[in-house]
Amino acid sequence: MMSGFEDNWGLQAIVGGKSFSSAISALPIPNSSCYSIMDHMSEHRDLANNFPDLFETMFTDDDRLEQLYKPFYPVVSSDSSSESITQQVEEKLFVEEDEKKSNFCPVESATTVDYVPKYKRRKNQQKKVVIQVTAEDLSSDKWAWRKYGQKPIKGSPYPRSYYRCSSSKGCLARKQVEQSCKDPSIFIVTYTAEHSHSQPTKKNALAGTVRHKFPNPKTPSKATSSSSKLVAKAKDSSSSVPSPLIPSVENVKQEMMSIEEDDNNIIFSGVKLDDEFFSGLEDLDELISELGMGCGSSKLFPTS
DNA sequence: CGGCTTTGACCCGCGC
DNA sequence: GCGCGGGTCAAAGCCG
Ligand SMILES: [Zn+2]
Repeated sequence: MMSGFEDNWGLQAIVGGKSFSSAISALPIPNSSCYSIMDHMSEHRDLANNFPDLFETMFTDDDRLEQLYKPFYPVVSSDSSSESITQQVEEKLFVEEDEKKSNFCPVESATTVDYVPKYKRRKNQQKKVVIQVTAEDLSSDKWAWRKYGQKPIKGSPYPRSYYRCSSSKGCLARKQVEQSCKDPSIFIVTYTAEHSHSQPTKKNALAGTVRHKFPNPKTPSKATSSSSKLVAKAKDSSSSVPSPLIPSVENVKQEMMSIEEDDNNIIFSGVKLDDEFFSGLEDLDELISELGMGCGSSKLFPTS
């Protein structure tokens, strides 16, 4: 507790970023005992998925991504003298394959609920991709995320937001957004897992919007316009009062490039067979549902 | 009316 | 064993 800011995010991140850059630039990795090209490919693929506009030039459809390895700076305006914006990418292969719901047996409603362990092992965290971006880049994320939590972080005045992919339930992709305590203009984004589906063709317009209008039933002597609006809205929606919404954070949604990457699947050696299979099923199901050709006989995937 | 945000409670790993 | 800190759940509210 006395070590209030021992975490010193900034320092750590910068150090990590430097090491990362050097490692990338010095490819092949000198001490590539643990890391492999495939791993870095996956990392970059994730990043490319998250920020396609930034990576589309780098990643076309070529498999030999290793040639393109170079320190990349997403937002860094070229004129920025200091490399304040660096990226740190670290991943940890998560070897242990726990049984999630991959072993989907025919769900018998009569049977007991199959208790799936909600809280999985968090010590050996899965693959994580940590990057540092600015607000503009933060809005350039093409995926649709749904916030499911927010907690204050020890040692940082800013809370950390937890997002989850809103495309499908089966997608395990997650995202954490935290504001750098040192530089408030920098956001530390942590991506965990990866999407088990392709980029959503229809971006959710609601995702990403920040609305901070806590209901606050008791108005504490600060008669704000929001409260009046709240009351009006809650009580009588018919009397729609033009609400003076506060231009706090506008989500700049740029048009999607609609880059239909051929999705050269990254096949890990043997692992993730079930997961891949599952994702395939899910994708197929999604496709079917989208096409609206859900044949009655296709009860193959009882995905509710 | 559906989906998203908000927010407190809950859970779990880990250090002491 | 207990407390802390981080990650997640789920009810309630908000918004298009
Ligand atoms: Zn997803």
